[in-house]
Amino acid sequence: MCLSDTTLLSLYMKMNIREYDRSDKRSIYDYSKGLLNKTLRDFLESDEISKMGKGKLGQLVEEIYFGIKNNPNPRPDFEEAGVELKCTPLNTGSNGEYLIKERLVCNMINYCEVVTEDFEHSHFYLKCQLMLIIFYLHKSDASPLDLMFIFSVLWKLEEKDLLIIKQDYNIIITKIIRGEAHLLSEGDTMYLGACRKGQKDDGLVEQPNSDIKAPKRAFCLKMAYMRTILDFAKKSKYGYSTNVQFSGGQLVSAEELKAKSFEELIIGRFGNYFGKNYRDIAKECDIDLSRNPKNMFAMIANSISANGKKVSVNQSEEFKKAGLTMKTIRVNAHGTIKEAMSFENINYSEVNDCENWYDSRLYEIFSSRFMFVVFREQNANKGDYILDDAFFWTMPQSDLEKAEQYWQHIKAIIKADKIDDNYWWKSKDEKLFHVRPKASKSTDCVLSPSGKKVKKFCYWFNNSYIKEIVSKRQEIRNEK
DNA sequence: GCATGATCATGC
DNA sequence: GCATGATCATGC
Repeated sequence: MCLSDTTLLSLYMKMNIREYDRSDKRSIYDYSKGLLNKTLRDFLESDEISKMGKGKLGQLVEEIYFGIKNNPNPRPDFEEAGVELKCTPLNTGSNGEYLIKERLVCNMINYCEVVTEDFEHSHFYLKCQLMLIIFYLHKSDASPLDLMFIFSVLWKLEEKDLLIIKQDYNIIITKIIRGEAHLLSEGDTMYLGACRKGQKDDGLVEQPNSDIKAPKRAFCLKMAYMRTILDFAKKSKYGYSTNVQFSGGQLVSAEELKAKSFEELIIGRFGNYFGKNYRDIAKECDIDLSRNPKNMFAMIANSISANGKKVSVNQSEEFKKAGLTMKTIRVNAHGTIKEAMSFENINYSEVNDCENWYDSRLYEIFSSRFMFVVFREQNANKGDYILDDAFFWTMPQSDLEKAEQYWQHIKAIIKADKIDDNYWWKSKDEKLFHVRPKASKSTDCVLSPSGKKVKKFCYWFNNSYIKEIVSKRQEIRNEK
């Protein structure tokens, strides 16, 4: 507890003025709106402020604003209403827009205990199905009393989300049972992650079925999932929804998820098409190639993944919430990769203003999970590609370290005001990644941080790096 | 034959 | 009108 009993008593008396029904989720939500555009200091008398102990923001909001005591139970904070209260920070981006700062940490993983808990008895499931998520603006070194609240959302984990989260949970538990707690990674799962928790030198802990000690981890809702909640908060006037409709369409149904994992379902849809020529697949899928669209291989892969539905896979609910991206790869008959792989344009001011690699947009892109669809040419220079493979992939940690150097180099060039073809990492440098133009015309320019008109460039994977990814995948396939 | 710079079709 | 997901086209 953070506050003295007399302070709490005076706060409870104030609660009677600002009343809400703690057994009613709607009432709790409506009451939470009173926090927005305010700080906790606004709800304290000056003599109370001096009595404040140190506390975490979430705990202080519970005590000062809602008048409830912190609850370490495996039950939600507002028990009768089944609502768990979460406070989570936002950053402001270079355009002034709000960005998610952190994954939402739910509860610590005790490796030795968790292996005996099935999902339905897990702390996460018992606590977090319905959350009142209050977003505040992060300010380094500020007192928790001076943090400004921005959005309040009542977020329910719907049936489909819970099915995917249950699959995530089981992936994590299975790894721990195998004695591989030290190998856990957020890249393993879709919505629910096992994130590092605690300082670097914070000691390792024991795990079952292995003598190797593992870093402490907690269950969390991953960054991409939090971004979709924030998108909802930005768009919705009220943020009260226990059933959010997702505009991008859905790839799989709850019924399907009861039988198979999400990845199995999507990859399974490719089954009948493997080994077929792309033109034949296009005919079967009713895709018009007569105008030679530049993204025709992506159109084909999209149609198969979406089971023929008019849904853009990369905009679908599941891909958005999991931060997944589908990309196509073409392998030439002699084994080289037809084209390098492009990503977003470099937002020069974003890179210029971003101090920490882990907060950068490039880290966000490269650390997310990909689905690669591979087409392979049968005869050299004939362009007779067949559908060869489809698989999910996450960049290994060692390559992410090289990506940081890539990002630092880009940043240095922007800082030096030398945004130009001559200075970037080139494909020839063989450093996994390079920078190349991407624009509608070479005269299609943007302003640099220094106010100069400069060309648009984007992030690229080298052909040779894609080749490495494909051959490693090939080894795994051959083992099976 | 590949690296590099340039550009395009689609879909929101 | 622009972002996305790519491919095209040239010259070394």
